[in-house]
Order: sequence, then C-alpha cells, then structure tokens
Amino acid sequence: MAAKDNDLLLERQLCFGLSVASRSVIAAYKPVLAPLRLTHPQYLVMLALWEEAPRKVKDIGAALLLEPATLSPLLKRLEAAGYVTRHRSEADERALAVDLTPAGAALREQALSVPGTMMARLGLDRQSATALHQSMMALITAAAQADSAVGSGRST
Amino acid sequence: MAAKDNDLLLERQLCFGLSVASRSVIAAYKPVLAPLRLTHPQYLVMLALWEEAPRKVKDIGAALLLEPATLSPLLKRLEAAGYVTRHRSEADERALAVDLTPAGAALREQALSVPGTMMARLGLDRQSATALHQSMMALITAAAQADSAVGSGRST
DNA sequence: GCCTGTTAGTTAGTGCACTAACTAATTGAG
DNA sequence: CTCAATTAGTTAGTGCACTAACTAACAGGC
Repeated sequence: MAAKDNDLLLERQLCFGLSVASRSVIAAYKPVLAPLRLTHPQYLVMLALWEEAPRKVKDIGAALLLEPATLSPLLKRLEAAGYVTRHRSEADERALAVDLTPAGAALREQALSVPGTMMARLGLDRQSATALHQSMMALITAAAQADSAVGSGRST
Repeated sequence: MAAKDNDLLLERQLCFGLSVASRSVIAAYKPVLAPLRLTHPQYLVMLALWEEAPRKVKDIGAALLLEPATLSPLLKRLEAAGYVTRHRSEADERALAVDLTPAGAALREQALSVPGTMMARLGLDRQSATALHQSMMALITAAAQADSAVGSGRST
C-alpha cells in the first residue's frame, strides 16, 4: 500500500517530467525559430525536407511519427508561408509530393545556427545530448512495442 | 560548414527525439488511463489533487507548469466528469478552489496500479526511471533559465 | 472492361497548450 | 474613502495531434 502510494508520487515525476521537458524545450525553441517564421513542428518538417526533397506526405509522417491528418493542415500553412509546394505525383495521383521552394531551400542557411544556439541555451554538450537522445530512442521503441502489444495477449 | 550540416542532422535526433518520446509515452498511457476516463493531462491534474486538495487553479498551474488558460477548460471537463468541484474561495472571491468529489477521491484507488503498469509497458526499472527523471528535470531547469534570459542581455 | 480491396490524403470533431485581451475582485496610496 | 495597480480566472483565437469517416486513385482477379 505505502509502496504504491509512493509510486503515485514517483510517477508524477516520470511521465510528468517528460511532458514538461518536452513543452519547456519547445518553448525554448520558440524565440529562436521566430525569425525563421517557423513553429517547432514546422521546423521538424523542414529538417526532413532539407535532408531529402521532394517527399511524399506519408514519407514525412513516417520520419516524424506523425499522422497524415496532422501533417495535412501543417503543410498547407508551410505552403502559404511560401516554403513548400504541394503537387500530386504524376506517377501516382493519390500521392502528394511536397517539395521545397527556393525560399524554403534558402531558409536552411539561417537554420544552420539553430542547433548550436539551442545547445547553448539548454546547457548541453554533444555528449550529454547524445546520451539524452539514446534514452529517448529507447523510450520510443518501448512505447511502440507496448502499443503494438495492446491487441494481443496480455498476461495479467 | 560540414560540421554545421551534421548539427542539423544531430539536431533532428535531439529535440525531435524529445517530442516523439513525449508523444509516444502519452500514447502508451492512453489505453491504461481509458478505464479511468482520464486523458493524460487530466491524469496529471488528478495526481496533483490527490496529493493535496482543495487547491487553487494557480496552484495547480504552478505544480504542472501550465497556464491558467489551459487549465480552465480542462477543469471544467473534470467537473463535468464528476471528479472535481469548482467553487470560488470565500476568503478571496478571485480564487477558484478545486476540490475532489467522492468519485474523484475514489478514483485514486484505481490509479494506484497505473505507475506499475506503465513501468512494465515501457520496460523501465526504478533506477532507469529515476535517471530519466533527473535528465528531464535538468532540461526543464535549463529551458526555464534560457527563457528568463531572453529579455536580458545575450552575449553574442 | 468491371468489382473488390487497398492505399494516400483530406475533412470533421475533440482535446491540449499557448498568447492576448478581458472581467472581476483585492490591495495600497493618497 | 477613492482611484490606480495588481492578481485570479475566463474567453477568443491559433496551432498541434489524435481518431473516425470520407474521397479519390490505384491494383488484381475475373
């Protein structure tokens, strides 16, 4: 009983910490991304496109673990901002090819300073950032497995 | 140049990892919290109230690092669910005292099993959970400092 | 050439989470 | 006591992020 009561407190520092950390870090990005006219999720999409473009919506969603329903309006806002184009693929009319405009491609130069600025803002060196990244990836993997195990047999 | 290009990739694994981990873990909570009829943010508010009730809205916001504008509709939904009451404080009519209903207090018993279930789902032992928590708290602190430093003098 | 089933995106609706603007109550200065 | 400044919540509006339901386009079998 007492042990479980403590768990309820510890708990509040685990999942709770993750949520708050995520929100806090995103908030810390905000002023840095403001000159680029990007929100944090938009920034992540642009990163994906700077690595490879054009890309299909489904492709971006797979890279960022986002539903197409989330990306659809987000991409329209990026198009309205003049950073990307949205055209149906000629090969497959179902697929939507998202490509960078010259302005979107040029934005990458400004974005190059973002990681360094953020590392400094968060007081992280490359080592601790890497360690953190590994913890996050482990969590993501575990959560994905837990998710896929929902439907199947759960012992107790 | 090449170093900065790499940063742009590494970056994608840092802030990106944090966002995805947060979303993934919250998604993993969803089926566990569903029987309690709580979303994850609502669960966090209930945790705060199980620790101490009644509490004022501002108080809850300070504990969870949430704006009152975020809590206001959330608390109304918890009230509609029958878990909390919302009454203006007699001492200070501006303040809203949020208290547990019997149903809300009773829900705690069901919630006791949540932390253990989630630790198992995420493959975490108490040690790694604690380590993770410390990393998160450090990030939160750093982000808060970065945030407060925006207005003041920034060298470089 | 059709019909069935699948796949890619979009739309609708719910719920956070934030900022800005507002209302109402309290406090403090004079 | 009265008025200005502060404080606590609420409302309005924007943007994620999800599920469910829908449209359009492709793919295979017949």
